[in-house]
Amino acid sequence: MSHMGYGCLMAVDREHVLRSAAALLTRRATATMDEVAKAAGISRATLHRQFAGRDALVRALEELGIQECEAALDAARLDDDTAREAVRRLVREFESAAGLLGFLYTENQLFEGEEQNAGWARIDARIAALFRRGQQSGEFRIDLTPAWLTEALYGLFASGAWAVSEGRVAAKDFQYMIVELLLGGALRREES
Amino acid sequence: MSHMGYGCLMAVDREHVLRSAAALLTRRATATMDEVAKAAGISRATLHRQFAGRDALVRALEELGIQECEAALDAARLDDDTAREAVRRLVREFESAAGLLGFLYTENQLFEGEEQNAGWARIDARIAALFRRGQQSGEFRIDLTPAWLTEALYGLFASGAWAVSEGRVAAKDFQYMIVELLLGGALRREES
DNA sequence: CCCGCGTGAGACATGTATGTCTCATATGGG
DNA sequence: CCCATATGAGACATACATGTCTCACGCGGG
Repeated sequence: MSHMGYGCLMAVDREHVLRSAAALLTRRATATMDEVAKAAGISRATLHRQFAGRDALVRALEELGIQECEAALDAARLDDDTAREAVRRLVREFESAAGLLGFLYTENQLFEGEEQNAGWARIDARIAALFRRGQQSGEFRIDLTPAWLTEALYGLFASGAWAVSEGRVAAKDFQYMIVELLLGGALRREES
Repeated sequence: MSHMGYGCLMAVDREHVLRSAAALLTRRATATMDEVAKAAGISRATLHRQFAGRDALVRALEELGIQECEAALDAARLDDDTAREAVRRLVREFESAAGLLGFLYTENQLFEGEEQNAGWARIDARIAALFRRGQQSGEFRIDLTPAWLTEALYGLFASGAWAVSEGRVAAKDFQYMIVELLLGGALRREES
């Protein structure tokens, strides 16, 4: 009876394992597969049955991160309103994914050799397009390239998440600090 | 004749090894001790004679990074001029150290357990003091805390260095992009 | 010329994370 | 009630970086 594929009793749900792994690896990027398994409340054997290895797990987390980003981008409705309002929504929607993103961001530097997942290029393109729209509408400065503004946003997310986890910035100020610094730099001077 | 301590033939010079290691680890944070040795043009044995282990090497690199930062801070003369000019000088002086800083920044997250080197706190304090001076002089906004501005500067350095190494930003624009984005956010609106 | 010192090369042991396997168990469905 | 299936526990081999050691070589000084 292999026709069911999913349903049935299906003990561990992949989703929960991924969430636990994301939460743990966000804090300790070097956590062991054993620790990941414990964090998810399953045995290392079962973890390994679902993800062929640490590599596969990280790739799956990457997929998850990409999905969350694209969902956040959808929810932020980047084409509506003024560009700066869209940026605010973007930061708001991204906050919950900031931790995972930070992990993947540094983890990607270790994949150096291989080509990176095409999903990131799509996400980069959507965010860069938002900044470009803002430039064309006259809201944003044109001397800072959309590509750089995109990278800078990532960097601010990373340091923001880090600062919060270190207690140097209050969690409730996370969005405000990032948006205000980024927009203040991206908006033209004669801005409200 | 142990009274010389340094001079003599003293084959490998510690400085050169550190520089090579910094250059390599900046690109590939997971490089092997063997690769580090090869990059420095010495054998693993000799490398190990100078630095008791990978840990010791990273600590030494941390010391080097701290020294470079403090030298950059001195050279930037943070107390002179307007705060924004001081920030420009700061970014300029920091550029050459950006790669090493990026490596140490992510590496520090792995030390999570142990207390971090007091040097970083000193550096943080000096930079935060600059932002605070700018706030008190009325140049900078007061709704973004000095601590956050400091962290944000680190984040922008990291993403800037990364973007340059990935070819998304031209190396010659590195300083400009960072300074303009940061200052645009830190300066009050009615700014030149 | 000989000796000492630092180096390079490599063998060897170690620790650790990982991948793989087996087996007992429990749970749920037929 | 019995069986299938997935899980948990643990043993086991492997790969790899690391730490340690020995030994031969070369260079410079006495």
